[in-house]
Amino acid sequence: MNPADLSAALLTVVTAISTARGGTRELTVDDLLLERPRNRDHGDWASNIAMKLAKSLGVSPRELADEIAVEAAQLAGVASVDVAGPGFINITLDAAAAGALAKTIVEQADAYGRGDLYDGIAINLEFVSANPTGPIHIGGVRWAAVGDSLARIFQSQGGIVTREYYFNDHGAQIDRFARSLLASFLGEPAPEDGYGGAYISDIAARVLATYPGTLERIPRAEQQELFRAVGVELMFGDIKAALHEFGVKFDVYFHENELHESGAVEKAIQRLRDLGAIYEADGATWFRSTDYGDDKDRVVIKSDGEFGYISGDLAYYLNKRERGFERNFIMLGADHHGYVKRLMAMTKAFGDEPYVNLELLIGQMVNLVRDGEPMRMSKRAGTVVTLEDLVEAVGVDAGRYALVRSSIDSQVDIDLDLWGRKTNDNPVFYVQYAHARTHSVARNAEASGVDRSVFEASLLSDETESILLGVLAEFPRVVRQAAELREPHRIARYSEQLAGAYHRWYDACRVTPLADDAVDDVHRTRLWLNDAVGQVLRSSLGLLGVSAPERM
RNA sequence: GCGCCCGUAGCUCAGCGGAUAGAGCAAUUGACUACGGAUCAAUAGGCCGGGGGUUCAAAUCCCUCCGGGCGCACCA
Repeated sequence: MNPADLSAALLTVVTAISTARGGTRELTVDDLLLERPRNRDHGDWASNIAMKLAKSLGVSPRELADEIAVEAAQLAGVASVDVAGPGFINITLDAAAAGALAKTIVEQADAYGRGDLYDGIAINLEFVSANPTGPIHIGGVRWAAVGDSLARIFQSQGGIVTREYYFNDHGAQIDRFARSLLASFLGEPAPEDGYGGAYISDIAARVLATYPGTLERIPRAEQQELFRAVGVELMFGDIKAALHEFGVKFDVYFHENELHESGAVEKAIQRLRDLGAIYEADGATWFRSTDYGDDKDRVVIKSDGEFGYISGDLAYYLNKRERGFERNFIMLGADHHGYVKRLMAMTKAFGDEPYVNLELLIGQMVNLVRDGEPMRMSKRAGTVVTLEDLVEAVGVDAGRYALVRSSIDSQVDIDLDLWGRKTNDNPVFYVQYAHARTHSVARNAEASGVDRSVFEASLLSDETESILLGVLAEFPRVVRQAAELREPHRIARYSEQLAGAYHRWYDACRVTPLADDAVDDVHRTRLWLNDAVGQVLRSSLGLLGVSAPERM
């Protein structure tokens, strides 16, 4: 018996009672979502439906709850129903009904926890998208971890997901990068608006190595062009390699240049013009975005004839829509939150629905802390903290877990000293160890002659087993909620909760009999529960892109 | 001035309008001749930034004030 079954059964009970009392509102399973009471004395599942309906039915919550409780107690698998407090209906399942879940999970394996929220829907996730003018800084790394996890979560809800990296190779920043490389090569100081740091001289040296001996003889403009073309390729290769090492694989690397060369940008502007959303002023061409909710209008063609920044975004969005993506996500840092309104205005102007066809996710800043001090970063000074630095300091698993564990709405401090520890006080190990332990327990059990020939759910009657089963039952809903709210950190928190419940169960209940004892059905049945926990921990860590080792 | 995010235990952070607000770390005290002690048990630690409001019910929603971060270009 999982909570979805119970909700459905309860729905028929409550609907009948409501109708009999003259209720007119049509109820759905969403009205009957059950919650896990914090206090074990309040049963396995609790419903607040009586408090919600009482007023409209002209009856007191307690009275209504009592009436529902009587009927609910008759449902299959329900051991008892109590009414408590202002009108909570607390349901306790019998051990067999609750325990059956363990076998279900093992049999469903990877399918347990999947849902159909985004079945068959084409979803584009654009994230990282750091310009190839330097290594990926820590803000981009946050999205590498969170975006990839979100992709996995959407996939588990049936979504057809494309991970996309927008490669901005068309702007002035690339010119600055090229001039910085050239300056390094010529032994000049970095340009005022350029980039510094060891990686610049490194890239410059590598560019030089590709054209040995000839560089000095060509004109400066050609030198700069060479540094631009080769330097960007090298930098981009480094970025791809770092992401790959981090376990993030993009399906599409989209080049902004493509939009300009294909004329897509002109076409996008023309489309706005046809919609009457374009006007000329002060020698520039403007998108009247204020008509669609923006704070101010935006320049699409500057008075010098160059395209404004938003022009590329217009074309890029239309391109994604033409490629068939119904839902498009762009993940940006807190310093880009001002983009939300203008891009939503664009969405609306094109006849799409803001916040549905296009969503912007804004992640707050990440600070890395070392020796108790935040590490100050400056791109100009070259003191960026990069993806490679993070991986080197704490490893891929801890790095990803640390970044995905907190809500993107919160600024986070990541203590490299803490997360770098290969010891117990590192949260990722708590979960990974729990997974490794499920395998260790299974190995020992099998070696002691415990097999899976019997599953008798009613034998899972210990209190720690009841709690553990309750946590396992929540997994599908947690995944669905993580998808709906675009919040992968919920999976991480859940995995810690499950790991804790498992460790406590391990402490209380043996799967392998003691030396002199015989193997019985309790051991066999517990082995199923052990395997079920291993499965769900593996699935959870999988959704986070963190490995689930069988031994540590 | 306007906008977005945050303010919860000593620290880093969870918390879907519900019951006695949680986890990890740090602190104190216990538990290995028993499946891995990378674990578990217990103790201690909170005007949920302040003040109003909505609600049967507010850490959660609304208003306001205070504090912090980040933005408000014909830059990208």
